[in-house]
Amino acid sequence: MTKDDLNTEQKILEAAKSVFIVKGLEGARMQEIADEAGINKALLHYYYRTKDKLFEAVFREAFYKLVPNIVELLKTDMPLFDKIRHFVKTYIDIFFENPFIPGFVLHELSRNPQRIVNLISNIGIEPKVFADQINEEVRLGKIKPIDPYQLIVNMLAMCIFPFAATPIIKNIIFKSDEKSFHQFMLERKDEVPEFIINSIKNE
Amino acid sequence: MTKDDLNTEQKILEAAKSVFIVKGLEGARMQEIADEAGINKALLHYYYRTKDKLFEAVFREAFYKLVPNIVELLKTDMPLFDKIRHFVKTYIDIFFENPFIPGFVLHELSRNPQRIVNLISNIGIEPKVFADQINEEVRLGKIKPIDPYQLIVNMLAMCIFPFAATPIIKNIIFKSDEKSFHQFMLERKDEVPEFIINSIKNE
DNA sequence: GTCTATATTGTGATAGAC
DNA sequence: GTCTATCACAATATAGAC
Repeated sequence: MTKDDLNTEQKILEAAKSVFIVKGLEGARMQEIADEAGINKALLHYYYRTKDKLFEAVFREAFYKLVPNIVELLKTDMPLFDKIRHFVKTYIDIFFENPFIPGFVLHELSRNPQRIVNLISNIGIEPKVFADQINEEVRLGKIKPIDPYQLIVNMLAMCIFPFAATPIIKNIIFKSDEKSFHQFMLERKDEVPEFIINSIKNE
Repeated sequence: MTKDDLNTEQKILEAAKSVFIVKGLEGARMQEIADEAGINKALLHYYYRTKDKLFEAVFREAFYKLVPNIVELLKTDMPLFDKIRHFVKTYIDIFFENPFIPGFVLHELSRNPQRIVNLISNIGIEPKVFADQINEEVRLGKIKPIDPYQLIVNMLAMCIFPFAATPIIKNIIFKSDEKSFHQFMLERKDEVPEFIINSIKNE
């Protein structure tokens, strides 16, 4: 299904995604979105009255990609180590498909933290179930003592950060060599879970 | 030394920092910077001809805070584990002082990756010395086998990410409770180094 | 060096024909 | 629904007096 098969409203949303996610709310231009969608500015306002409304639609989708869905995985009854491996791999795969999402969402959230509250009230993000599982494993002596939220944040950090910091890593470490950078990022799907598990497992 | 003791050029730069770092290049307004500096717009252009020039001055300082200096520490001959502890604590302390720096630099770099090249050509950032030290420790069997660059990126991720993602962490995990969030971030100065060392040390 | 006033351009949004 | 033309205002930048 190519872009021409979409109806106008969908075409606009797709164009808006591609522009907003790279340039941000304030960096994006309605003209550029119109060009990208192959229509004119007036039509943008016909479907989405204002720039802000169009942005909201884009942001919501991006945020859902970054945070929930994947969070569901943390509630299953999979064994802890398997869950960590699965979570990290799935998450990193999402960013391979959408490499600009992390930087986009982080930036727009820090520009307008209130948006988070609005988004989260609809959806129930609840890391407590996963935290409980970690605490239980600690209690049973299966893993080393650790604050579950420290572990969760570390996990998120190692998944998300490299995509938000892509230019700096690519340039400084890999001297702009696209191929070895890509290889490096691929390897993280295995390296990161092992790094985490090594840190918490008891001998 | 209060703000009034600074000369005009310094006052402008301080004002520009405080505005650009929170709002970004495209979100910042020259009027707001002028107000913050206690002068008018015309004077901004007298000292720094354009918004872009003023931004460059701010960005350079912020980037230097995020990346070098601290990198020097990685070249000393301190033992590896001490070095990791020292690096993480110092780095996190910098962000406690400048919590908006991570998000600002990451965003502006991804908006304009070329800037990195310009900045780095002046300064020599060389992670290889630290990578060599890690490789040597692996060879001696003192730590588990690991790609040094994976380790470095993990370390940076765990230091930088929580500051770039502050609103999301604060809201979702700590339900906007400022105090327990702050405590959590403080604890990372000890938790993160131990997390890393636990992962790589050989029994 | 510093100000007020103004020029100039960019950009979101609307009117109105088809 | 879609277009062209245009409005209205915001924002960077400059001119020129003091």
